Amino acid sequence: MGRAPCCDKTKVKRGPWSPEEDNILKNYVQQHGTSGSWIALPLKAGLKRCGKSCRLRWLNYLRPNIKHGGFTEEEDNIILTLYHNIGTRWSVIASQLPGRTDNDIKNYWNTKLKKKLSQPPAAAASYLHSRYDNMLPYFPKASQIPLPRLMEVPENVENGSYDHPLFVSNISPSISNNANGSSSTTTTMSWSTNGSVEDDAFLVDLGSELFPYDDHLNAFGDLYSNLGYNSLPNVISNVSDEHEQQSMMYRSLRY
DNA sequence: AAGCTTCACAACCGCCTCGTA
DNA sequence: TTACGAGGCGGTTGTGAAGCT
Repeated sequence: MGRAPCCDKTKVKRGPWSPEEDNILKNYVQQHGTSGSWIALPLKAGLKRCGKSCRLRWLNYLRPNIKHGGFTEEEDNIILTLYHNIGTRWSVIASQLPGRTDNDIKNYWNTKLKKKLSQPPAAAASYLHSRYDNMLPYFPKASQIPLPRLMEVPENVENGSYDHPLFVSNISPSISNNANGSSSTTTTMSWSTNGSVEDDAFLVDLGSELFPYDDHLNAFGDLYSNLGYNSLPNVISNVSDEHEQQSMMYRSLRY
């Protein structure tokens, strides 16, 4: 026996919303809010709709500051990167894109981005490089993974005496060939709190924010260019901790 | 112009989570 | 601790518009 439906579907209207229904719902929510119950709202507002349908209509279409269509390159970047990191958690992805809804992003992914990324490797690479040369690593706010940030070496730092920054001791990429002929690059970055300024280590500041913004990303780009790489990594795939030295793995775009 | 196919996106379905009694 | 209901979410479907033959 299945779960009881949230409303009597024989007594509620279904399908597309009319402008009149939109007005009723919009006016009611703006004046009274949801009163803590979407289920009870249609009755109070005078709508012959399921409460869930009202909630969805409001969240995805009627609430203020909703944006539809016209995704920017930056939004593409964020969606692609987060999808790579966390999969189909559309609500989390939407939380990083002001004005966008999970439904909108899901539709956009299913109709546009997914198709572009399923193109043959050469075409996909061309598309990615043309669109995402400035791809930046975004991560969900809930992530516990700190992002390293380059900083100037304070004068008083001597062999790890400074307790907050870390010393990057190694960045090593490795390329693996996939069965379908494409390849992927995995880069491991290692650091410790006991580095030395003199031994060509890089000093990074973990900072306190969990969500990286431009300053983090620019700094990380600097770090990479200093090492002779010309593309930014975009995915943190693993974090390990062994012998006081930590490693973070980044995987570059498939190409 | 008509019929068919593809695309875009709104809306629904049903499962899962969480708060509360 | 358990049961229940509402909200949240991701997957899927329905439908109108646009494009193609």
